[in-house]
Amino acid sequence: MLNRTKYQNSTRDFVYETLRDAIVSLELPPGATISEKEISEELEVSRTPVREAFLRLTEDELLTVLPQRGSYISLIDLNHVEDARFLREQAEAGIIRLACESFSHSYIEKLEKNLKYQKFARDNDDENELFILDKEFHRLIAEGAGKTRVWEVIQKMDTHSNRLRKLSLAMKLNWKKLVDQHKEMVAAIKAKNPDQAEQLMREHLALLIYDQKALKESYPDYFN
Amino acid sequence: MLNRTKYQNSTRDFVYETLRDAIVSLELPPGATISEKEISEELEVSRTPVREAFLRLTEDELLTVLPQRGSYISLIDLNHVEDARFLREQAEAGIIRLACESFSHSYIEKLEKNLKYQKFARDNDDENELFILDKEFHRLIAEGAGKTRVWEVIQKMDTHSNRLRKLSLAMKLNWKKLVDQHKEMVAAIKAKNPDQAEQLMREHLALLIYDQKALKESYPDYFN
DNA sequence: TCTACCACACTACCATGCAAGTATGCTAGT
DNA sequence: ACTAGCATACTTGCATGGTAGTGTGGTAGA
Repeated sequence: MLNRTKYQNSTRDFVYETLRDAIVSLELPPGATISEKEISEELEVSRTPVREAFLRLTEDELLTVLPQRGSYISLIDLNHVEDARFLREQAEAGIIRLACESFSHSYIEKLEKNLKYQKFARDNDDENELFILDKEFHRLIAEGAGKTRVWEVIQKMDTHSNRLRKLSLAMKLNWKKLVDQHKEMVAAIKAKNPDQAEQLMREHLALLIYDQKALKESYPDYFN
Repeated sequence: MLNRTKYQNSTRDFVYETLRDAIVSLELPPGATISEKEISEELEVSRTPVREAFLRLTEDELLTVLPQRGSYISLIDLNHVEDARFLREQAEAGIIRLACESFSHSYIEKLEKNLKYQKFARDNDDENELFILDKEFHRLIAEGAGKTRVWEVIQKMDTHSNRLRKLSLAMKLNWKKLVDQHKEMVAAIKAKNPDQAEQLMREHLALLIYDQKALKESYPDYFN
């Protein structure tokens, strides 16, 4: 677990972020039981901020609390994953249409710079870096279209998918296609062609429908 | 304020729902200051569940907490309102397309029954009932399309708009058009015409861009 | 009269104790 | 040996006291 001093923020945020990262990274796997007391001792804080972090995690549907019985890391619900993906597809389809209308030159440049790094990371099989660049790519489009807040809301819903993504080792196979799609999207935005841009975005996000069946068979305890 | 005994749930939920209703109904107006102690005394509970309710309200962006200084009801941010409307438009556009593919006969019947009541309420100038029926209409489409959860997420983001709606007395003028649009949407779903249905939904939700400028001038203290 | 400073009254944050419900394992009775 | 029941050790929910930071009003000094 991380050290508290890294955070200038409240103890509550420290506990929340620590647990959230541990859950999304599967360090705390779905189904694992944790208690307020246990965490408060591990992180050397009192039960109050832990309890408040638990509440937020419950709202994020990352933690399930059974009163007077115990708490456990929520199992991955593939229906929730698909709902989040669906909402993300609708939102980003609308956002990229806006981008075709309103994108400034400086954001085009930012996207192209990001693309260069994506290609470099792809050629070096640097999956972690590609994951970060992919996230940044989508964030840039939203920011350039003036919809940063919408993107953040979507991100928050997407934590379940992030756990699934972590589980998926087969992702690597998609990276080439993914970078190519990004490239085409930038071209569509530059050409101010909203129909094509939307189409590309929808196809792109459909890729996120991983081989869920196989994952569920490999890790049956992680799903419900 | 409501009586606690109405709730079988936790004290925390009682406080949260009580405050949430008070905020959305503008009983607690934007900018009003409240404190944990004050609310705990009014509702006759301890500070802990109040504090936990405050946390949830902060996540909903209905409450702003300044550590060691105080808390106040968040001002209405028109940018947030538009972001929520935008996301809702994208989501419901996608949902109604799904509805055109997958709607069962029983849901068509539910929509038509709802429509009848809408017409009745409109002819009787019953705005409150129309508000409820409108909400139910959209919920039914989402439910019939298998996207109930997506609809609920959107609803949660929509609290800012709800406050604005409460403020808007001019809404009545739109009711006739609104019911007509609903009627056309049902027809498009029955005809399984997704393009037309989506178009109708987008026009419909664009109506929610109220006369914000006038409202902001009438209630300058409520906005930021 | 004006200003600098300090005491005080507030706030939210965190620590901790108690209450109430639940699961579990041991013991006593058959 | 087996089972019913109780003591006990958990859990989270709620109450409350202390802490540290912030704003304010009054007072003392110029």
